[in-house]
Amino acid sequence: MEPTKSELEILQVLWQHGPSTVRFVNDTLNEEKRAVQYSSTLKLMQIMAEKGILVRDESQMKHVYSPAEAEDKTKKVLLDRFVDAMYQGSASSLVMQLFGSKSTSKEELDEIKEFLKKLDQ
Amino acid sequence: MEPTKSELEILQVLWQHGPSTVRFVNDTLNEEKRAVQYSSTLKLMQIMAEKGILVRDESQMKHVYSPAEAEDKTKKVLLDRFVDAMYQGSASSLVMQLFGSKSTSKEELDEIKEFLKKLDQ
DNA sequence: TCAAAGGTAGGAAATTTTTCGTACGAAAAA
DNA sequence: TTTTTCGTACGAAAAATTTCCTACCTTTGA
Repeated sequence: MEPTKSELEILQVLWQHGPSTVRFVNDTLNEEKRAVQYSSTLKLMQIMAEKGILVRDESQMKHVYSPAEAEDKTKKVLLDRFVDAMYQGSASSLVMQLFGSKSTSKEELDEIKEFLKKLDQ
Repeated sequence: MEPTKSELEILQVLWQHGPSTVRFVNDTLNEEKRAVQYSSTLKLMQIMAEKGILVRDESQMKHVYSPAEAEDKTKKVLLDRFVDAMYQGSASSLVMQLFGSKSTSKEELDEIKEFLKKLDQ
C-alpha cells in the first residue's frame, strides 16, 4: 500500500527505534519533526493498523506498534517507484543526478565503488 | 514549492515533451496514465501556474505552459528530499538499496562506474 | 479510597488535493 | 450568417488526508 506523507514520518520513527507505543512515537515526532497532538498520532497509527501498514500488540494496555513489512522491502518499493516516476526507470540517471551536484565525501564514494565492484562477481 | 502527486504527473509530461497546451497534456495523461477530464487537467495547470510551478504564454488563444524551474533543478530537490527522508541523507545507502536487489544491466553499471571515476578528478 | 495521570476509541471537523459541471467567448466549418 | 467545435474561467463538489475533541477505561500514587 501507499503510505502518505504523515504515515511515512511514523514509519521512520518505527524503523529507527523499533516497535513503539503511540506515546513514544508522538514524543519523537514532536522533538524531531513538528508539533502534533497525541490524539492525532494515535488516530493515524490506528488507521495505519487498519490498512495493514502496521501491526500492533494489544496484549498490554499500552499497545505496541510495528511496521507490517520489513523496512528494506518498503523502502525498495518506494525507491523503485521514485525511479520509475522521475527517471523513467533509469537507475543510472538517478545516480548521476545524485552525485552530479551534491558534494559527496570521498569515503562515501569509495564505499559505493567497492560495492559496485562486488556486484560484478 | 512542493508539487503534489498529480502535479508531478503534469510536470513529467512537460519535461518529456516540452512546452505544451492543456489539450496535449490531457491527451498524453489519458494515453499514458489514466482517464482524466479535460477540465480537471486545465484546473490543475491553472493552479500550478498560480503557485508559480508553471509559467504560461497567453499570447495565443491556446495557452502554452512550461515548467518554471529547470527539470534538473526540480528533480534534484525532490531527490535530495527523498534521500534525507528515507536514508537519513546517506546517498550511498540509497545506491546500495537501488542495486541490492534490482537487476541492473552491465551497461548501466559500467556507465555508473565510469561516471564515479571521473568524479575523482 | 479516590483523585490524577495516562491510555484507547470514535466521531467529526478542518485542510488539502482532485475532479468536474457549466458558462461563456473565439475560431472554424457549414 | 449560423452552427458547431474548441478554448479558458470559475465555482463548487468530492475525495483523501490530517487534526483534534470528547468519552470512557485502567493504572498509579497520595
